[in-house]
Amino acid sequence: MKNKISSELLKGSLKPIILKLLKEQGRMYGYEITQQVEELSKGKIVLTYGALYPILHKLENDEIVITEQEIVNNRTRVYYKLTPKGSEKSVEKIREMEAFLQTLGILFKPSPNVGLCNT
Amino acid sequence: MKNKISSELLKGSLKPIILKLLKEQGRMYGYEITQQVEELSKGKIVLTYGALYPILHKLENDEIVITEQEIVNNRTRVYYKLTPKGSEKSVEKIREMEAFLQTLGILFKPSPNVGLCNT
DNA sequence: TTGTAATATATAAGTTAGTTATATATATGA
DNA sequence: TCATATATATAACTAACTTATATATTACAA
Repeated sequence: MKNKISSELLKGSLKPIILKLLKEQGRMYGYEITQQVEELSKGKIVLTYGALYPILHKLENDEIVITEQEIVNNRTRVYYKLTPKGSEKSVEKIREMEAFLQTLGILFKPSPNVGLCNT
Repeated sequence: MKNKISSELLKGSLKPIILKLLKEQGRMYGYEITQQVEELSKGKIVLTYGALYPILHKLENDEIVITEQEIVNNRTRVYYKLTPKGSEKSVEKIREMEAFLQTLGILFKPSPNVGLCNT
């Protein structure tokens, strides 16, 4: 379980992933986000800092998130959390991602006799 | 069922989609590919010609596909099919896409008590 | 004690996969 | 005759990344 997912495929998914995490966890800092993404994806998704911080800055600029700075262990930590507007946007992006996954699922899983069910 | 999937999310998925179709259908021409993608995705994925043809030309240049030209109804049609090398590459790309979908599925579907089963 | 890895953020330069716009040409039906 | 469908092609642009670099503290091992 080590093969990373290629960055071409991941392109466009990073922002939704970040919004989803913020939606679920409420308050996170950048470094924490990269660690969680790596852990949750079992190492298959690695968010580089060169991608992460520009995305976070843009989200702040667009008033999707607000920041709080804290000094922890003498190091600066910037916490991000969704604004009300950002929370709505987040729901939208998550729905869009789910539609994307469902649609690609149809295209890539033509295996018959397999469906979703409650267990 | 009309909302198109955003091009940001789709970025990187178009090539795998094309390879998957060629793998399944054997021989297709460009216009046909766009129609099938639109139909299979219920209108949610629209492959523009500005994206399609450069991808097909690159696949040919990389010897992933070979072409056959035919005149149908006085119009030129360029058929594409996978080379043996392309067929291998295709399997690889399809596996990668499946891993991608599975991983994003984990991140975006934390709903419990729902699993895959045979019907 | 010295150096490496982990923690933490930031940004500039380059790549590339797409979009948008445009071009060409035939067939079909209103 | 005029719009729509069929069919391919490419040039110019955009944006989301990668790669590389920079800075600074903490923790741990040789």
